[in-house]
Amino acid sequence: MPELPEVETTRRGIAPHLTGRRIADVIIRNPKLRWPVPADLAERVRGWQIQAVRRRAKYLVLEFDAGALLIHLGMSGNLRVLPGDSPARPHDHVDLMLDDGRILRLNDPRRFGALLWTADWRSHPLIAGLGPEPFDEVFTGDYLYERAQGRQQAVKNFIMDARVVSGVGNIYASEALFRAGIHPARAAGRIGRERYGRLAAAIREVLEASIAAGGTTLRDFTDPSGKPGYFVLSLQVYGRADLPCSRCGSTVRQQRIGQRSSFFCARCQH
DNA sequence: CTCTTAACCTGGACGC
DNA sequence: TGCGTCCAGGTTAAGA
Repeated sequence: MPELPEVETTRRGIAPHLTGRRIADVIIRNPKLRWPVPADLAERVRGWQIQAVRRRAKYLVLEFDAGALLIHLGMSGNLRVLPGDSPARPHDHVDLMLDDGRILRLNDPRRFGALLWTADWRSHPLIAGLGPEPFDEVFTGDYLYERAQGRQQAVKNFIMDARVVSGVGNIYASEALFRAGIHPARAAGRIGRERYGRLAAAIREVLEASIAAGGTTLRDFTDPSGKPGYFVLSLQVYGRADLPCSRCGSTVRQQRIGQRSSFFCARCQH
C-alpha cells in the first residue's frame, strides 16, 4: 500500500492525536509481522509520553524520551485513530491505548509491516543506511548522477533503492520517470546530468502533489480517519496499460522490470 | 560493491 | 459455486 505520500498522509493524520499523549497500555493480538513485535513492548512504553511523530523514508517514528517506536506499513498496513471501545476486526494486530481513551490501531493483512522498539532510532540498522529524503536539499540531479556512475542497473530500480533515495516506491517511480521522459529500463549509468536534474525534480513534484491529494488509494489505503487518497486520479502511467498516453496519445505499455510491474510510454520516454 | 532472485503473507480478480 | 492461477503499494537475505 504505502509509499512516501501515503506514509506522510498517515503521519499528518495521527500526529495531532498522538503528540503529548501518554501510552496507557498496549494490546498485541498477533506479534508475527515482518519481525516479531517485542513481547515486552507494553512495559517499555506504558506511561511514557509521545514527544513527536516523525517520518523517515517509509518509516513512522513515535518518539519518547526513553526511545522510539518504529512503524513500517509494508504493503498492506494501515493506522487508524479510533474510540477505545472499537471492536477489533481481522488483521487488527496491535493497539496502542492512549491516555485519552482512544487507540492507535495497526491493521495489516499481509503482515509485511513492522513495529519495533529502539533506544536510538537514528542509528537503528534499518534507518542508518537510508539515502536522503527526496525533499532534502542534498537530493539533487548531481547527487543522482554521481551515484549512478558505473551502474548498469535499470534506472527504475536505481531510484527505488532506499540507499540511493528514500521513499520512492513502485507507483511514483513509474510516474516520475514518465514526467522526466526517461525510459525505466535505461541503465542508470547511461543518463546525463541534465536528465537527472529533471528526474530529481520530477520525483519531488510527484511526491509533493500526491501528499497534497492525500496519497494514492488503489485498493485499500485510507488515512487515519478512514478517508481514501485522490492522487489515483492524477496518475499518468501507473495502472494505465493499453490506455492512451496523456501526452502523445500512444499506448501506455506495461513491462516487468526487476520483478515489479512498470508502466511507461515508449514514445515519450527514452 | 553490484545486481538478481526468492521469500515473507493474505486476499481479490479472473478463467474454467 | 468452487478451485487454481496470477497479481498487489515493500524490503531484506542470500547468492552469483
